Amino acid sequence: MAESMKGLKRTCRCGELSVANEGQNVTVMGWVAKQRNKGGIIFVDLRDRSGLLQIIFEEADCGSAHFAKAERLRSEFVIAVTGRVEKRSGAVNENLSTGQIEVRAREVRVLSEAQTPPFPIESASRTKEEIRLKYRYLDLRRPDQQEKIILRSKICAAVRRFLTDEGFLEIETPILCKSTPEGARDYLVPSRVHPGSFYALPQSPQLFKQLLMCSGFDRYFQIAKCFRDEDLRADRQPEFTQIDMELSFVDVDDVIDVNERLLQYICREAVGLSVSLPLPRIKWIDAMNRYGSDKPDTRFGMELTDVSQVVAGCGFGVFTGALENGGTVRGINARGQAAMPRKKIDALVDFARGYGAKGLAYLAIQEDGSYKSSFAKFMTQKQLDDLVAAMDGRPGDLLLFAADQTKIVWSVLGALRVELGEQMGLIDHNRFDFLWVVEFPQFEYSEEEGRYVAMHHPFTMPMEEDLNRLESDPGSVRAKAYDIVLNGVELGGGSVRIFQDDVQERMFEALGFTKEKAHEQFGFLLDAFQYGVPPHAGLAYGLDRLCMLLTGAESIREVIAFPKVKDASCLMTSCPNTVDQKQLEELGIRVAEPEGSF
RNA sequence: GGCCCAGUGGCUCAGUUGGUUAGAGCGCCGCCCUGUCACGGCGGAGGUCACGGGUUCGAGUCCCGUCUGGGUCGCCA
Repeated sequence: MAESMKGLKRTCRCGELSVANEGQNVTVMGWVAKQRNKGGIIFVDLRDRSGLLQIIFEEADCGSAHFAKAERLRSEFVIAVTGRVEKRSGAVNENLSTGQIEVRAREVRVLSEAQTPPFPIESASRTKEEIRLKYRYLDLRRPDQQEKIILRSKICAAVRRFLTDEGFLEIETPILCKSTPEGARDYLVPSRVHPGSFYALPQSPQLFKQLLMCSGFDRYFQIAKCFRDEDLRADRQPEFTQIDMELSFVDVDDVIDVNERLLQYICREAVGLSVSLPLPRIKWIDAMNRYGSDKPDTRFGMELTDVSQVVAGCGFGVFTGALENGGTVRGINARGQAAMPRKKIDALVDFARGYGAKGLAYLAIQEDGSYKSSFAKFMTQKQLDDLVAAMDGRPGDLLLFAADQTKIVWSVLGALRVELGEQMGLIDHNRFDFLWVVEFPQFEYSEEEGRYVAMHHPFTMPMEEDLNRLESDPGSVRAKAYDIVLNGVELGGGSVRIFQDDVQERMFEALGFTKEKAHEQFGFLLDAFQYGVPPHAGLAYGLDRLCMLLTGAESIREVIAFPKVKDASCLMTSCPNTVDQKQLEELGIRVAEPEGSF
């Protein structure tokens, strides 16, 4: 029996009241978090998105009818209370921002009753995510979950404020787009009017924002929904949000400058974190050599060391074999871990295998200076000593080595470094280490396709000094591309774009595109470039990842109001779902019968 | 597609080498309580141990398969 709120107007939110409001008559509305009935006196904790407020009911103040209603209140009822703000005559609650006051109720209305929720509506929930996501609308009532969503809103507001002040225009781009098969898998939308034809949902607004530069908008941004039909991870959802931007008449440093200040502004406005500029930069090749990763976590050391020279010609076939095949041997030094039990080392070897290593060689330097190693018998004492010296090994250290193609060695040791950094407690979780990674390779060789593919995308400008090697040695060409990394997470990336059609043609050629294919896919962009195109560059952030890191969340699901689970379905709405035959017929789609049916 | 982890009342968990009637805390229901705020007191209800098969005299426990959720590799220009 819900009551009407007719004649009532909410005067403030629960958490907005303080001793400054003492004596005022207020009307508050919200959810019953807790009812404590002492017999002749009833306390109710009222909750809304601003916080908790204690309401006190006594029959002398509100009369028997309202007191009777207060007795019936249960968790999650939605109520309206009118009363007077008073200083508490009992003890104050130090844990509550409104802990010094309470509202003495004169009237209460039950606006909506509620069933007992399937899990407790409280911060620091221990409830399985599966259940929380099924009842996401209840999960989002929990204060710590609300904080994350509110912080996300603050971040978006800060982005809009900063970029608008910097002369950026917010412009929307289409959601129904043309499919471009390069890159991630597209989500496709069938066309009713063109049976057999499909739209694709955008993986990013990339081409449109470049066209906006051609149109002269100069500085564009958008908080853009993007879609990729790939497998999910803790930091990957099939639909996600980018802070996307593009600028005309700029080069790498201009983009980095405005974005550093943007990040500084967001951190200050949204979480009160001060970030000092300029942010450090590292070249891609240095990042790989030092950290084995193009998104290094620089909150701790334990850098990789290339020991290929040191072990060349030693008796250990795994090392020399890798070198003969054009690979390298590198190691990391896990300080003070020499006593690591064999079982744990074996677990690290398995971990390394997961990243493509055939094995992991180790050498523990005992406290007495002697070595315990998986490969000691293949090397002379001098060779071992040289290796230990190269690794700056001291008694108590555990040295771990990978030998393989350099790409695999980087990936194995890069992952191992992060894993050990976590295990050894080397990571200061209160730190926020931003880092620009610059001078990415232009191309990456794809074994699968047997050709070079763009590491970033085909419109990325090569560095001028490398342009002459575009045909002769594409693997050595560096791009005017940059990524912004925070605590080992790729937050965003971008590049200076090609705006000269001769360079663009050479690029397509290097990528194995025929002229026809390039025009079929990107003709509208290439055409636009015939009509006067400004030099331009841009960048896009993963907004979800930024929110995740700034809220300390462990997955981007926590900062997305209605996320999908691992198989890209939604536990609350049960999408995707099958649709009526009639809908399919309208779209000219025939669905194959499920296996096993006739 | 591969590998790893988890699934026991509404929630979070315990459950021994396989052995009577599967326990706890919170929540829920009823009664009582005028200063509580993790309120308190008394009483109560609530479980096909995710599902299917197998081993066994006997399975929450062991084996196989499936489902669900999570992590990760591949994938993500």
